[in-house]
Amino acid sequence: MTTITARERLINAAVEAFAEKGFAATTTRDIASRAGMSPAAVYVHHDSKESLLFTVSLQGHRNALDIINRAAAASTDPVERIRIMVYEFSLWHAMHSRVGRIVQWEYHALTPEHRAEVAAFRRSIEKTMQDALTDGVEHGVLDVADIPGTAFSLLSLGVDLVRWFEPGGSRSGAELATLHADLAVRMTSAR
Amino acid sequence: MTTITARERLINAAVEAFAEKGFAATTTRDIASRAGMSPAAVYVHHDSKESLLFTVSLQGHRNALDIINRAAAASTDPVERIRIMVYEFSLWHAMHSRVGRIVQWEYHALTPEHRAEVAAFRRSIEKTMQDALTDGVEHGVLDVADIPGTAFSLLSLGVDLVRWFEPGGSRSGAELATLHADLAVRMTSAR
DNA sequence: GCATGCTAAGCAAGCGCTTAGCGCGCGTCC
DNA sequence: GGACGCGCGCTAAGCGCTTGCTTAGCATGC
Repeated sequence: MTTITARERLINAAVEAFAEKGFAATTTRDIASRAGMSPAAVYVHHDSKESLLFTVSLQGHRNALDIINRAAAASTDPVERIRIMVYEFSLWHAMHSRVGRIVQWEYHALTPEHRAEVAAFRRSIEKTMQDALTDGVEHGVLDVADIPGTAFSLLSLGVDLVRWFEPGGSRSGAELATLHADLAVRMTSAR
Repeated sequence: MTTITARERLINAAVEAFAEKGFAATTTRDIASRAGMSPAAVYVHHDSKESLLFTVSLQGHRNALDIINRAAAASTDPVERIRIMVYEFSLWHAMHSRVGRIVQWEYHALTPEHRAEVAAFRRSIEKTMQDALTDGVEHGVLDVADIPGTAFSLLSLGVDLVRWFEPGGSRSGAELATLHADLAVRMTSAR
Protein backbone atom coordinates (compact mmCIF):
# COMPACT_ATOMS: atom_id res chain seq x y z
CA MET A 1 0.00 0.00 0.00
CA THR A 2 1.29 3.39 -1.00
CA THR A 3 0.82 6.24 1.43
CA ILE A 4 -0.52 9.40 -0.11
CA THR A 5 1.12 12.44 1.42
CA ALA A 6 -0.67 15.72 2.01
CA ARG A 7 1.46 17.22 -0.72
CA GLU A 8 0.22 14.63 -3.21
CA ARG A 9 -3.38 15.04 -2.13
CA LEU A 10 -3.08 18.73 -2.93
CA ILE A 11 -1.60 17.94 -6.34
CA ASN A 12 -4.45 15.55 -7.11
CA ALA A 13 -6.96 18.15 -5.99
CA ALA A 14 -5.28 20.73 -8.22
CA VAL A 15 -5.46 18.37 -11.21
CA GLU A 16 -9.19 17.93 -10.68
CA ALA A 17 -9.84 21.63 -10.23
CA PHE A 18 -7.59 22.91 -13.04
CA ALA A 19 -9.00 20.36 -15.52
CA GLU A 20 -12.59 21.15 -14.54
CA LYS A 21 -12.54 24.95 -14.36
CA GLY A 22 -9.23 26.05 -15.80
CA PHE A 23 -6.25 27.50 -13.94
CA ALA A 24 -7.43 31.12 -13.75
CA ALA A 25 -10.93 30.19 -12.58
CA THR A 26 -9.65 27.86 -9.87
CA THR A 27 -9.17 29.33 -6.38
CA THR A 28 -6.63 28.10 -3.88
CA ARG A 29 -9.56 27.69 -1.48
CA ASP A 30 -11.14 25.26 -3.96
CA ILE A 31 -7.96 23.19 -4.18
CA ALA A 32 -7.63 23.13 -0.39
CA SER A 33 -11.20 22.03 0.19
CA ARG A 34 -10.97 19.29 -2.44
CA ALA A 35 -7.96 18.01 -0.51
CA GLY A 36 -9.90 18.28 2.77
CA MET A 37 -7.65 20.95 4.20
CA SER A 38 -7.71 24.62 5.12
CA PRO A 39 -6.76 27.29 2.55
CA ALA A 40 -3.47 27.95 4.30
CA ALA A 41 -2.39 24.31 3.99
CA VAL A 42 -1.74 24.79 0.30
CA TYR A 43 1.18 27.07 1.16
CA VAL A 44 2.68 24.66 3.64
CA HIS A 45 3.43 22.26 0.79
CA HIS A 46 3.60 24.45 -2.32
CA ASP A 47 5.04 27.89 -3.05
CA SER A 48 2.17 29.31 -5.06
CA LYS A 49 -0.79 28.41 -7.23
CA GLU A 50 1.44 28.66 -10.28
CA SER A 51 4.06 26.33 -8.84
CA LEU A 52 1.30 23.78 -8.30
CA LEU A 53 0.41 24.15 -11.98
CA PHE A 54 4.06 23.73 -12.94
CA THR A 55 4.34 20.56 -10.86
CA VAL A 56 1.32 19.07 -12.66
CA SER A 57 2.42 20.27 -16.08
CA LEU A 58 5.98 19.04 -15.73
CA GLN A 59 4.87 15.60 -14.57
CA GLY A 60 2.42 15.42 -17.50
CA HIS A 61 5.06 16.39 -20.04
CA ARG A 62 7.49 13.85 -18.57
CA ASN A 63 4.90 11.08 -18.84
CA ALA A 64 3.92 11.97 -22.40
CA LEU A 65 7.54 12.01 -23.54
CA ASP A 66 8.17 8.69 -21.82
CA ILE A 67 5.17 7.13 -23.56
CA ILE A 68 6.34 8.27 -27.00
CA ASN A 69 9.90 7.12 -26.43
CA ARG A 70 8.87 3.67 -25.24
CA ALA A 71 6.49 3.33 -28.18
CA ALA A 72 9.23 4.33 -30.63
CA ALA A 73 11.41 1.55 -29.28
CA ALA A 74 8.68 -1.08 -29.40
CA SER A 75 9.12 -2.09 -33.04
CA THR A 76 11.81 -2.00 -35.70
CA ASP A 77 9.32 -1.98 -38.56
CA PRO A 78 8.72 1.70 -39.44
CA VAL A 79 5.04 1.25 -40.25
CA GLU A 80 4.32 -0.68 -37.08
CA ARG A 81 6.36 1.83 -35.13
CA ILE A 82 4.17 4.69 -36.33
CA ARG A 83 1.07 2.66 -35.54
CA ILE A 84 2.26 1.97 -32.00
CA MET A 85 3.45 5.54 -31.38
CA VAL A 86 0.15 7.10 -32.45
CA TYR A 87 -1.81 4.43 -30.59
CA GLU A 88 0.04 4.94 -27.32
CA PHE A 89 0.14 8.74 -27.58
CA SER A 90 -3.61 8.96 -28.23
CA LEU A 91 -4.36 6.35 -25.57
CA TRP A 92 -2.36 8.28 -23.01
CA HIS A 93 -4.22 11.50 -23.81
CA ALA A 94 -7.55 9.71 -23.47
CA MET A 95 -6.68 7.93 -20.23
CA HIS A 96 -5.11 11.04 -18.74
CA SER A 97 -7.37 13.62 -20.32
CA ARG A 98 -7.49 15.76 -17.18
CA VAL A 99 -3.72 16.08 -16.89
CA GLY A 100 -3.52 16.37 -20.67
CA ARG A 101 -5.94 19.28 -20.64
CA ILE A 102 -3.79 21.08 -18.12
CA VAL A 103 -0.64 20.34 -20.10
CA GLN A 104 -2.15 21.63 -23.34
CA TRP A 105 -4.52 24.39 -22.29
CA GLU A 106 -2.72 25.97 -19.36
CA TYR A 107 0.69 26.16 -21.01
CA HIS A 108 0.36 29.95 -21.29
CA ALA A 109 -0.47 30.33 -17.58
CA LEU A 110 3.03 29.18 -16.61
CA THR A 111 5.73 31.72 -15.85
CA PRO A 112 8.10 32.29 -18.79
CA GLU A 113 10.82 30.28 -17.01
CA HIS A 114 8.54 27.31 -16.36
CA ARG A 115 7.12 27.53 -19.85
CA ALA A 116 10.60 27.32 -21.31
CA GLU A 117 11.29 24.24 -19.22
CA VAL A 118 8.28 22.28 -20.46
CA ALA A 119 8.81 23.54 -24.01
CA ALA A 120 11.94 21.38 -24.14
CA PHE A 121 9.80 18.30 -23.54
CA ARG A 122 7.47 19.33 -26.35
CA ARG A 123 10.31 19.70 -28.80
CA SER A 124 11.60 16.31 -27.75
CA ILE A 125 8.21 14.68 -28.36
CA GLU A 126 8.02 16.24 -31.82
CA LYS A 127 11.55 15.17 -32.64
CA THR A 128 10.85 11.54 -31.72
CA MET A 129 7.89 11.48 -34.10
CA GLN A 130 9.85 13.21 -36.87
CA ASP A 131 12.71 10.74 -36.50
CA ALA A 132 10.31 7.82 -36.82
CA LEU A 133 8.94 9.28 -40.06
CA THR A 134 12.41 10.04 -41.43
CA ASP A 135 13.54 6.47 -40.71
CA GLY A 136 10.51 5.05 -42.52
CA VAL A 137 11.05 7.28 -45.56
CA GLU A 138 14.70 6.26 -45.74
CA HIS A 139 13.68 2.60 -45.66
CA GLY A 140 11.24 3.29 -48.49
CA VAL A 141 8.20 2.02 -46.59
CA LEU A 142 6.80 5.41 -45.70
CA ASP A 143 5.88 8.19 -48.12
CA VAL A 144 5.85 11.55 -46.35
CA ALA A 145 6.45 14.79 -48.20
CA ASP A 146 6.28 17.14 -45.22
CA ILE A 147 7.86 15.41 -42.24
CA PRO A 148 7.57 18.14 -39.57
CA GLY A 149 4.01 18.98 -40.60
CA THR A 150 2.90 15.38 -40.74
CA ALA A 151 4.54 14.57 -37.40
CA PHE A 152 2.69 17.47 -35.84
CA SER A 153 -0.59 16.38 -37.37
CA LEU A 154 -0.22 12.83 -36.04
CA LEU A 155 0.36 14.21 -32.55
CA SER A 156 -2.58 16.61 -32.98
CA LEU A 157 -5.00 13.72 -33.22
CA GLY A 158 -4.06 12.63 -29.70
CA VAL A 159 -3.72 16.10 -28.24
CA ASP A 160 -7.16 17.13 -29.44
CA LEU A 161 -8.70 14.29 -27.43
CA VAL A 162 -8.19 16.20 -24.19
CA ARG A 163 -10.55 18.90 -25.46
CA TRP A 164 -13.59 16.66 -25.21
CA PHE A 165 -12.78 13.10 -24.06
CA GLU A 166 -14.44 11.96 -20.85
CA PRO A 167 -14.09 8.42 -19.46
CA GLY A 168 -17.40 6.59 -19.64
CA GLY A 169 -18.39 8.25 -22.91
CA SER A 170 -19.68 6.40 -25.97
CA ARG A 171 -16.21 5.48 -27.20
CA SER A 172 -13.35 4.05 -25.21
CA GLY A 173 -9.85 5.42 -25.25
CA ALA A 174 -8.55 2.20 -26.82
CA GLU A 175 -11.12 2.43 -29.60
CA LEU A 176 -10.12 6.00 -30.44
CA ALA A 177 -6.42 5.16 -30.21
CA THR A 178 -6.94 2.30 -32.68
CA LEU A 179 -8.80 4.64 -35.04
CA HIS A 180 -6.01 7.21 -34.86
CA ALA A 181 -3.35 4.57 -35.40
CA ASP A 182 -5.13 3.25 -38.50
CA LEU A 183 -5.51 6.74 -39.89
CA ALA A 184 -1.84 7.45 -39.17
CA VAL A 185 -0.73 4.41 -41.16
CA ARG A 186 -2.90 5.44 -44.12
CA MET A 187 -1.50 8.98 -43.92
CA THR A 188 2.12 7.89 -44.02
CA SER A 189 2.61 4.48 -45.62
CA ALA A 190 3.91 4.09 -49.16
CA ARG A 191 1.64 2.18 -51.51
CA MET B 1 -15.91 52.92 -45.56
CA THR B 2 -17.58 50.97 -42.81
CA THR B 3 -18.11 52.72 -39.50
CA ILE B 4 -17.06 50.74 -36.47
CA THR B 5 -19.46 51.26 -33.62
CA ALA B 6 -18.42 51.38 -30.00
CA ARG B 7 -20.19 48.06 -29.50
CA GLU B 8 -18.05 46.44 -32.18
CA ARG B 9 -14.87 47.99 -30.82
CA LEU B 10 -15.64 46.36 -27.49
CA ILE B 11 -16.24 43.01 -29.20
CA ASN B 12 -12.93 43.26 -31.03
CA ALA B 13 -11.19 44.16 -27.78
CA ALA B 14 -12.80 41.17 -26.09
CA VAL B 15 -11.60 38.86 -28.87
CA GLU B 16 -8.03 40.06 -28.40
CA ALA B 17 -8.16 39.78 -24.63
CA PHE B 18 -9.95 36.43 -24.40
CA ALA B 19 -7.66 34.87 -27.02
CA GLU B 20 -4.53 36.20 -25.31
CA LYS B 21 -5.27 35.54 -21.65
CA GLY B 22 -8.35 33.35 -21.55
CA PHE B 23 -11.85 34.31 -20.44
CA ALA B 24 -11.38 33.90 -16.70
CA ALA B 25 -8.09 35.80 -16.62
CA THR B 26 -9.46 38.70 -18.63
CA THR B 27 -10.89 41.64 -16.68
CA THR B 28 -13.65 43.90 -17.91
CA ARG B 29 -11.26 46.78 -17.25
CA ASP B 30 -8.80 45.21 -19.70
CA ILE B 31 -11.45 44.94 -22.41
CA ALA B 32 -12.53 48.53 -21.84
CA SER B 33 -9.01 49.93 -22.01
CA ARG B 34 -8.21 47.97 -25.20
CA ALA B 35 -11.29 49.63 -26.71
CA GLY B 36 -10.11 53.01 -25.41
CA MET B 37 -13.03 53.42 -23.05
CA SER B 38 -13.80 53.50 -19.35
CA PRO B 39 -14.67 50.29 -17.48
CA ALA B 40 -18.32 51.26 -17.22
CA ALA B 41 -18.66 51.64 -21.00
CA VAL B 42 -18.64 47.85 -21.36
CA TYR B 43 -22.01 47.71 -19.63
CA VAL B 44 -23.54 50.41 -21.81
CA HIS B 45 -23.29 48.07 -24.80
CA HIS B 46 -23.21 44.57 -23.31
CA ASP B 47 -25.04 42.87 -20.47
CA SER B 48 -22.10 41.09 -18.86
CA LYS B 49 -18.65 39.69 -19.49
CA GLU B 50 -20.22 36.33 -20.29
CA SER B 51 -22.63 37.80 -22.82
CA LEU B 52 -19.63 39.33 -24.57
CA LEU B 53 -18.10 35.87 -24.72
CA PHE B 54 -21.35 34.44 -26.06
CA THR B 55 -21.50 37.09 -28.79
CA VAL B 56 -17.98 36.19 -29.91
CA SER B 57 -18.54 32.44 -29.63
CA LEU B 58 -21.83 32.46 -31.51
CA GLN B 59 -20.41 34.53 -34.34
CA GLY B 60 -17.42 32.17 -34.55
CA HIS B 61 -19.58 29.07 -34.65
CA ARG B 62 -21.80 30.63 -37.33
CA ASN B 63 -18.79 31.44 -39.50
CA ALA B 64 -17.25 27.97 -39.10
CA LEU B 65 -20.51 26.26 -40.03
CA ASP B 66 -20.90 28.55 -43.02
CA ILE B 67 -17.39 27.72 -44.22
CA ILE B 68 -17.99 23.97 -44.02
CA ASN B 69 -21.35 24.17 -45.77
CA ARG B 70 -20.01 26.27 -48.63
CA ALA B 71 -17.05 23.92 -49.01
CA ALA B 72 -19.33 20.88 -49.09
CA ALA B 73 -21.26 22.43 -51.97
CA ALA B 74 -18.15 23.37 -53.92
CA SER B 75 -17.64 20.03 -55.66
CA THR B 76 -19.69 17.00 -56.62
CA ASP B 77 -16.71 14.66 -56.63
CA PRO B 78 -16.56 13.10 -53.14
CA VAL B 79 -12.76 13.05 -52.96
CA GLU B 80 -12.40 16.65 -54.06
CA ARG B 81 -15.22 17.62 -51.72
CA ILE B 82 -13.33 16.18 -48.74
CA ARG B 83 -10.18 17.92 -49.87
CA ILE B 84 -11.95 21.28 -50.13
CA MET B 85 -13.82 20.87 -46.85
CA VAL B 86 -10.69 20.05 -44.86
CA TYR B 87 -8.73 22.76 -46.65
CA GLU B 88 -11.29 25.49 -45.95
CA PHE B 89 -11.96 24.36 -42.38
CA SER B 90 -8.26 24.32 -41.50
CA LEU B 91 -7.65 27.58 -43.33
CA TRP B 92 -10.45 29.29 -41.43
CA HIS B 93 -9.03 28.10 -38.10
CA ALA B 94 -5.59 29.39 -39.05
CA MET B 95 -6.80 32.77 -40.32
CA HIS B 96 -9.15 33.22 -37.39
CA SER B 97 -7.09 31.50 -34.74
CA ARG B 98 -7.99 34.05 -32.06
CA VAL B 99 -11.72 33.64 -32.51
CA GLY B 100 -11.20 29.90 -32.97
CA ARG B 101 -9.36 29.67 -29.69
CA ILE B 102 -12.26 31.34 -27.91
CA VAL B 103 -14.76 29.08 -29.67
CA GLN B 104 -12.86 25.94 -28.72
CA TRP B 105 -11.28 26.73 -25.37
CA GLU B 106 -13.87 28.88 -23.68
CA TYR B 107 -16.84 26.69 -24.52
CA HIS B 108 -17.11 25.61 -20.88
CA ALA B 109 -17.17 29.22 -19.64
CA LEU B 110 -20.52 29.85 -21.31
CA THR B 111 -23.73 29.57 -19.29
CA PRO B 112 -25.52 26.22 -19.80
CA GLU B 113 -28.15 27.92 -22.00
CA HIS B 114 -25.58 29.60 -24.23
CA ARG B 115 -23.52 26.42 -24.36
CA ALA B 116 -26.55 24.49 -25.58
CA GLU B 117 -27.10 27.07 -28.29
CA VAL B 118 -23.61 26.82 -29.77
CA ALA B 119 -23.60 23.05 -29.32
CA ALA B 120 -26.21 22.86 -32.09
CA PHE B 121 -23.74 24.48 -34.48
CA ARG B 122 -21.10 21.95 -33.51
CA ARG B 123 -23.38 19.03 -34.21
CA SER B 124 -24.26 20.57 -37.54
CA ILE B 125 -20.59 20.93 -38.49
CA GLU B 126 -19.94 17.28 -37.62
CA LYS B 127 -22.99 16.14 -39.54
CA THR B 128 -21.90 17.94 -42.69
CA MET B 129 -18.54 16.18 -42.56
CA GLN B 130 -20.14 12.79 -41.85
CA ASP B 131 -22.55 13.21 -44.75
CA ALA B 132 -19.67 13.96 -47.10
CA LEU B 133 -17.92 10.76 -46.02
CA THR B 134 -21.10 8.69 -46.30
CA ASP B 135 -21.73 9.98 -49.80
CA GLY B 136 -18.21 9.08 -50.88
CA VAL B 137 -18.45 5.58 -49.42
CA GLU B 138 -21.75 5.00 -51.21
CA HIS B 139 -20.18 6.05 -54.48
CA GLY B 140 -17.35 3.63 -53.85
CA VAL B 141 -14.62 6.25 -54.06
CA LEU B 142 -14.03 6.59 -50.35
CA ASP B 143 -13.11 3.80 -47.95
CA VAL B 144 -14.01 4.75 -44.37
CA ALA B 145 -14.73 2.13 -41.73
CA ASP B 146 -15.61 4.50 -38.89
CA ILE B 147 -17.46 7.50 -40.33
CA PRO B 148 -18.20 9.51 -37.13
CA GLY B 149 -14.71 8.90 -35.77
CA THR B 150 -12.99 9.78 -39.04
CA ALA B 151 -15.14 12.89 -39.53
CA PHE B 152 -14.19 14.04 -36.07
CA SER B 153 -10.51 13.38 -36.71
CA LEU B 154 -10.56 15.39 -39.93
CA LEU B 155 -12.07 18.33 -38.08
CA SER B 156 -9.56 17.88 -35.24
CA LEU B 157 -6.70 18.72 -37.56
CA GLY B 158 -8.16 22.17 -38.14
CA VAL B 159 -9.37 22.74 -34.60
CA ASP B 160 -5.97 21.93 -33.13
CA LEU B 161 -4.43 24.76 -35.15
CA VAL B 162 -5.94 27.35 -32.83
CA ARG B 163 -3.86 25.92 -29.98
CA TRP B 164 -0.61 27.19 -31.42
CA PHE B 165 -1.02 28.94 -34.79
CA GLU B 166 0.10 32.56 -34.95
CA PRO B 167 0.08 34.64 -38.14
CA GLY B 168 3.62 35.42 -39.23
CA GLY B 169 4.98 32.09 -38.07
CA SER B 170 7.18 29.80 -40.14
CA ARG B 171 4.23 28.23 -41.97
CA SER B 172 1.31 29.99 -43.58
CA GLY B 173 -2.29 29.03 -43.02
CA ALA B 174 -2.66 28.02 -46.66
CA GLU B 175 0.38 25.75 -46.41
CA LEU B 176 -1.03 23.98 -43.36
CA ALA B 177 -4.49 23.74 -44.91
CA THR B 178 -2.98 22.11 -48.00
CA LEU B 179 -1.11 19.64 -45.81
CA HIS B 180 -4.26 18.75 -43.89
CA ALA B 181 -6.27 18.39 -47.09
CA ASP B 182 -3.68 16.01 -48.57
CA LEU B 183 -3.60 13.95 -45.39
CA ALA B 184 -7.41 13.87 -45.35
CA VAL B 185 -7.54 12.45 -48.87
CA ARG B 186 -5.03 9.74 -47.96
CA MET B 187 -7.01 8.91 -44.84
CA THR B 188 -10.29 8.43 -46.66
CA SER B 189 -9.85 7.59 -50.34
CA ALA B 190 -10.27 4.04 -51.65
CA ARG B 191 -7.30 2.71 -53.53
C1' DG C 1 10.03 20.50 25.58
C1' DC C 2 10.42 21.16 21.06
C1' DA C 3 9.88 20.50 16.02
C1' DT C 4 6.25 19.37 12.66
C1' DG C 5 1.89 19.91 10.29
C1' DC C 6 -1.81 22.18 10.32
C1' DT C 7 -5.59 26.11 11.06
C1' DA C 8 -8.16 30.67 12.19
C1' DA C 9 -8.07 35.02 10.98
C1' DG C 10 -7.09 38.54 8.14
C1' DC C 11 -4.60 41.86 4.77
C1' DA C 12 -4.10 44.43 0.51
C1' DA C 13 -5.46 44.26 -3.97
C1' DG C 14 -8.44 43.45 -7.58
C1' DC C 15 -12.88 41.68 -9.26
C1' DG C 16 -17.74 42.32 -11.89
C1' DC C 17 -20.95 45.45 -11.97
C1' DT C 18 -23.91 49.78 -10.49
C1' DT C 19 -25.11 54.48 -9.76
C1' DA C 20 -25.23 59.22 -10.38
C1' DG C 21 -24.21 62.65 -13.29
C1' DC C 22 -21.61 65.26 -17.01
C1' DG C 23 -21.00 67.09 -21.81
C1' DC C 24 -22.26 67.50 -26.31
C1' DG C 25 -24.96 67.21 -30.62
C1' DC C 26 -29.45 68.07 -32.43
C1' DG C 27 -34.27 69.41 -33.13
C1' DT C 28 -37.42 73.16 -31.74
C1' DC C 29 -39.24 77.58 -30.89
C1' DC C 30 -39.69 82.61 -30.98
C1' DG D 1 -30.72 82.38 -36.40
C1' DG D 2 -29.48 82.41 -31.78
C1' DA D 3 -31.17 80.48 -27.26
C1' DC D 4 -32.88 76.61 -25.25
C1' DG D 5 -33.62 72.02 -23.50
C1' DC D 6 -33.44 67.24 -23.95
C1' DG D 7 -31.67 62.69 -24.67
C1' DC D 8 -27.83 59.79 -25.77
C1' DG D 9 -23.14 58.08 -24.99
C1' DC D 10 -20.04 58.03 -21.90
C1' DT D 11 -17.28 58.48 -17.28
C1' DA D 12 -15.88 59.00 -12.12
C1' DA D 13 -16.48 56.89 -8.21
C1' DG D 14 -17.36 53.26 -5.57
C1' DC D 15 -19.92 48.98 -3.49
C1' DG D 16 -19.73 44.37 -1.86
C1' DC D 17 -17.20 40.52 -2.49
C1' DT D 18 -13.41 37.33 -3.62
C1' DT D 19 -8.72 36.71 -4.64
C1' DG D 20 -3.68 34.87 -3.56
C1' DC D 21 -1.12 34.74 0.13
C1' DT D 22 0.65 35.75 5.19
C1' DT D 23 0.89 35.64 10.08
C1' DA D 24 0.42 34.03 14.56
C1' DG D 25 -0.56 30.28 17.15
C1' DC D 26 -2.22 25.54 18.52
C1' DA D 27 -2.25 20.35 18.86
C1' DT D 28 0.23 16.25 18.37
C1' DG D 29 4.06 12.87 18.49
C1' DC D 30 8.77 11.91 19.79
